[in-house]
Order: sequence, then C-alpha cells, then structure tokens
Amino acid sequence: MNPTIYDVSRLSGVSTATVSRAFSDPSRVREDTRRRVLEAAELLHYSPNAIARAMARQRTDKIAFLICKKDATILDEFYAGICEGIMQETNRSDYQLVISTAADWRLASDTAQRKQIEGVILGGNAPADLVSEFQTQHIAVVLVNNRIPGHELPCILSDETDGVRQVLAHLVARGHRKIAMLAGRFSPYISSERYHAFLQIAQELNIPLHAQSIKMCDPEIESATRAALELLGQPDRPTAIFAANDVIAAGTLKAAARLGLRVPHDLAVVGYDDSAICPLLEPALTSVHSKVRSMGRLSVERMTALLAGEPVTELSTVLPPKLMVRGTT
Amino acid sequence: MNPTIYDVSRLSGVSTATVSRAFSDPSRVREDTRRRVLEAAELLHYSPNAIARAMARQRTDKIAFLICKKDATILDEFYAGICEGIMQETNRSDYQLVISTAADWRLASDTAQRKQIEGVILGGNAPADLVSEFQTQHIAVVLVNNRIPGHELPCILSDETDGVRQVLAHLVARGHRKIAMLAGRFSPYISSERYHAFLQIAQELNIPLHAQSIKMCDPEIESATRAALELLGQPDRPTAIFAANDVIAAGTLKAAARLGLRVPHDLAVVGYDDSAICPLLEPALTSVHSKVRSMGRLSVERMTALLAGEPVTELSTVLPPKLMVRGTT
DNA sequence: CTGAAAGCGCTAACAG
DNA sequence: CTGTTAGCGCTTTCAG
Repeated sequence: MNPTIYDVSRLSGVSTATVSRAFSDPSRVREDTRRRVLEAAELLHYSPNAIARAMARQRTDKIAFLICKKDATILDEFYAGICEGIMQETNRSDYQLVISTAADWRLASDTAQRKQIEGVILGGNAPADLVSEFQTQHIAVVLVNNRIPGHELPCILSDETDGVRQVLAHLVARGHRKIAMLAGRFSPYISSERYHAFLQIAQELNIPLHAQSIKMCDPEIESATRAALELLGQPDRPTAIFAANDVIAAGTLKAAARLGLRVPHDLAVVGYDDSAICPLLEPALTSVHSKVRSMGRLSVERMTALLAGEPVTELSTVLPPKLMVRGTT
Repeated sequence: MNPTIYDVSRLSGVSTATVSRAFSDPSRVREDTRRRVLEAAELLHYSPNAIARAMARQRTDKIAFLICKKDATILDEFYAGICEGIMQETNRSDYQLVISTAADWRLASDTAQRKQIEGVILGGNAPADLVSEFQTQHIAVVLVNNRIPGHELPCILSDETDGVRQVLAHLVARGHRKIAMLAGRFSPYISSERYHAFLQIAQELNIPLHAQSIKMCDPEIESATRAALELLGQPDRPTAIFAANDVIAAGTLKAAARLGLRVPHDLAVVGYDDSAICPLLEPALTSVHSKVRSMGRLSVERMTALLAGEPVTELSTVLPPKLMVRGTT
C-alpha cells in the first residue's frame, strides 16, 4: 500500500541503502544523488516507516513523562503547562512520548517493558527507588521541578529562591515590614525550597521574623483559610502575607474577607504559580510565574541530548521566574 | 539482549509460531502447551516486542488525541481532564497515544505520516475539512465534546441541556424568577448548546425572558465583568445569573462586588465546568460538573472498538452532568 | 493443534 | 560515495 524504500530505490535508480542514507544521514550521499532520491520520494509520497526503522535500528526513540504526585488530578495546571512544553518539543522531534503517572506505571510494569522506553522525564516528587530502578535498567532519567539528594541527575528547575526574592523585594518596596508566610505541605522539594528561601531572603532584607511569622497548612482552601485566620487573628498582625501557592493565597483572601480586611489596603497578599485563578480573584492575585512550558521543552532537549550521548555540560538548568503584580499588592 | 520469541521457543520446545499464538490468541493453542510456553516466558522475563509485532502485523496500534482550539493554552482544565481519561485508558490498552494540537498537526503533516496514526480523537472545535482529510485517508475519527453537522461521526458528549436544566431548576427552587444568562463566545458547539438549552428550559419552566435576559461576552474576565455590569445595571435587574462558564461567572462575581451586591443574598450566580476555581472564589461558586475523565475514557473505548471493526451500536454517547451547589446560590 | 518459512521496511556492516 | 546483503522479532499463510 504505502510506498517503501524499494519503490524509491527503483524509481531513482539507486540502492535502498542510498535511499536510506539520503533520509537519515544526508551528508553521506552526493548532492545530486540525494536530489534524485528526494524527487523520487516526493513523487511517490514516500516517507520512511518509523516502525521498520525502529526495528532495524534496535531503538525505539520513545520517551516517557511520568508525573509523580498523589492527587487524583494528575494534570493540574502546573503539570499541564510542563506537559504542553514536553509535547511541543517531542512532536517536533522524532521521539514518541508516553505520558503516565508514576503510580499507573508501576502497576503496568509488565507492559512497561513492552513500551520500550529509552528515557524517562520525572515530574514532581519522584521516589528515589523508582529512579534507581530506571538506572539499573539503563534508562535515562531527567528530573523536572525536583531534585533528589544523593542522585546526580540532570534536572530542570525554576529558581524558587529568586521567585521569593522578587516577592519580598516587591512587598518591601510597597512599604511592608510585617510580612508573614503561609507555607504549604505539598511537594517536599518545592515546599522546602520556598520555605527556606523565605527565611533566607527575609534575613537579607532585614525583615523581622518571629515565631508567628510562618504558619503551615495543607494546600487546600479550607486548611489555608483556617491558617490565614489564625495568622490574622494575632494582636500584631502582619500587613502582608506570602502564600506558598495560589490556592493558599485564595484561602488568605477568604480569611481577609471574613475579617473585614480590605485587600490590598489593610493586607497585601502574594501567591505563587500564577495560575488561571489569579486574574479571576477579587482583587486579582499577585503571583510568581514559573516558566513551565520552557521547563517542559528543556527537559526533552536534555533528554534527547542524553540519549544522543552528548556530554552533559551542566547538570541542572534553573529558569528565572517572574513576579506578576496584580491587585492584591 | 532482551529475550526473543526464539529463546522462548527453544526453552519450551515449541515453534515460534506457537509461542506467538500463545500470546496473541491463546485460544488457538492447547491448554498445556500454552502453559509450557507461558512458564518459559516467565522464566526468561520475556515479553513480546511491540515494534516487531507492529512490523509484522502491519499495524501500529497508534492513536492520536488532537485538541482543536485557538488559545495558547491547549491543556486548560477541561481538556486536561479529558486528556487524563484518554491517557488512563490508553495506558491500560496496547495502544500508543500521540497528543497534539490540530494546528501543530497540520504544520507537521509530513511527520504525521510517519507517525502512522490509525485513529484520531478530536477534542473541541474540529474543523470539518480536517475530518474529511482523515476520512479520505481511512483514519478512524471520534469526536469529544463536539458534533459536526453533516458528518455522521461517533461522538462523546456531556448533556449540556440537562446541565442547564439542573441549573434553572435549582434557581427556581431557590425562588428565582428573574434569571439572566451571560452567554460566552467560545467553542461554537458548546456555546450554542448552552444558549439554546437556556432558551428552551426557560420556556419549559415558565421563566419570563425578554430582550435583556441574555447577554453575550468573550470568555475572558474583563469582557465578562463588563457584560455583567451592564446586565446588573438595568432598572429591573435579574436576581440570578447563569454564566456559560466559570470564568464568566467569576466576572459576574467581580461585577457584583463592585456594585455592592451581596452574593447569594442579592444575586445568585451559577457557572459551568466546575473548575478548580469554584471553591476558591468567595463565595464558592455553584457550577455544573461534566464527567470529563469518563468522556476521555469512553472516547478511547469507542476508538478501539472502531479499530477492531466492532459494529457501532450508538453513534453518540451523552453523559449526564451534575450540579455542584456551593455558596453563590 | 502445531511447525516451517516467507516476509514486514529499514539499517548497518562490509565491500567495492 | 554507493551497492550487497544479512538481519531486527514477530506474524501468518500453508502444510501437516
């Protein structure tokens, strides 16, 4: 049915080997020969059969993106963004992409073999044993939005410290001194990054911290609202709250509304992730934007480089985030 | 490196043909023979090579999910949900999934051939000519969240009319009579479904409609807010507004806040899509939940049935949505 | 019910 | 720079 390399070979009068080369390594065939091949191919509407190629080369050119998180919703806005970047980049390459959750993956470890994955991009809180498993199977690994102590792995990150710095600098510029943080218990790596960045930058900027300056909560609206209410119920309440993510910030806004505090007049609020909800909240939420799509794209670039055996120059790539100032500050 | 069918054949003492059958059509090999084969396979950690199988069978078992929409963000919450369902279901099958936008797809039409797609699931506003193109190439097509007049295609939908009915019934039960709609210009199919459902159900429930009962806007926060302000600025303003989606509902909430209207006391608001923002808004937004994950799952079920040549019993599958009642009503 | 053998379309030595 | 040729791992007639 579809034309094969033989048809092209016959029509162009060269061997199949040459046709093959003309497509996969053009530099190895003389200019005019190549043109003849390409013309014949065009005429026949030929394009190489990926399956046959994979078979012969003993490579699948298949990579996977595994999302490591517990929630029911695996494609939340953040990972959807990364996913988009990954898809864009793989679609333009010759690689195939398989997307799954780490959990589903483990369940289907038998089919996993069949899927012949050559490299895995791990998004989020990847368990160390999963990583080791891949390494023993000689499957390339790239981390996105995570870093695993003890594993020297290529990773693509957003600069959390810089993000927090932008937040605090902005708040200070707005005249705030009494700044508190609502830290969230979500992905360990990210949570701890933002938490420690807050401590560090606050010190750098001489922002006074005390026992009540930081409160923990779950990244759910109720938990966040509750925590914010406590934070704001203190005698010497903060004039600004930095929430570890946008959901927590939304909870803070709810708390402010209940206490009759006007935002940003009585209280400034900043979130993190610049999710779709930011402009929808009233007032619109100031938040830190991480370059998720770029992170996705870069992770497959790194992966393809790895698979091509290119020497890794830098292990971790860290992208600068950007503070999006809106109505809450 | 990996064990092949030959290894299993040798170890189990049967021919490769039998090993092959034992895996792909177990009924065609005698019970004990099959067991011997399976044991040998187990011992060797053998699992069939998908590439070789595809090569021999002249089938790729590869399907694509194409998202048809204009926005920069292709994986918005709605499609991310559908996508999750699709991924879940394909991961548990032997099918490969390629995800892309319709736009990217067209750009890469040359590589598209290489990708050897056997079926396409089209999400959203699929252009009719794209569909025709696939049909002439004998590529199976399934529609999700869309329906194309003039094309008799299998499609998976959420029952928009039922969703709107639940909304209006709920509002009426709450004592509302002056109900307006903020209709949005987004996906043509969905927009028009919700719009016409509103007209129809309002009539059924004897809800009085007049020229100012329905306003159009773009599905962006500013446009929605503006439209809502106009709607609420009328002398005989509505006591309830049904927004065609959650973003528009958020705009309505903003408008209410600016006008000093208290929700739900002075004004009830209902959205559509039950997105993540609903619980985060203040008050939390009542909204219609469509079973997006199921839609995704069903679309690949339908696709695999199509590809397996199973007779199509029903062309369209329509899932019932569910109204999630929250603080705004 | 099982085996022998001919491909599926392409690549990669190895020669020339 | 180009051609010959032997596979890659599995399925599938066609015989038995």
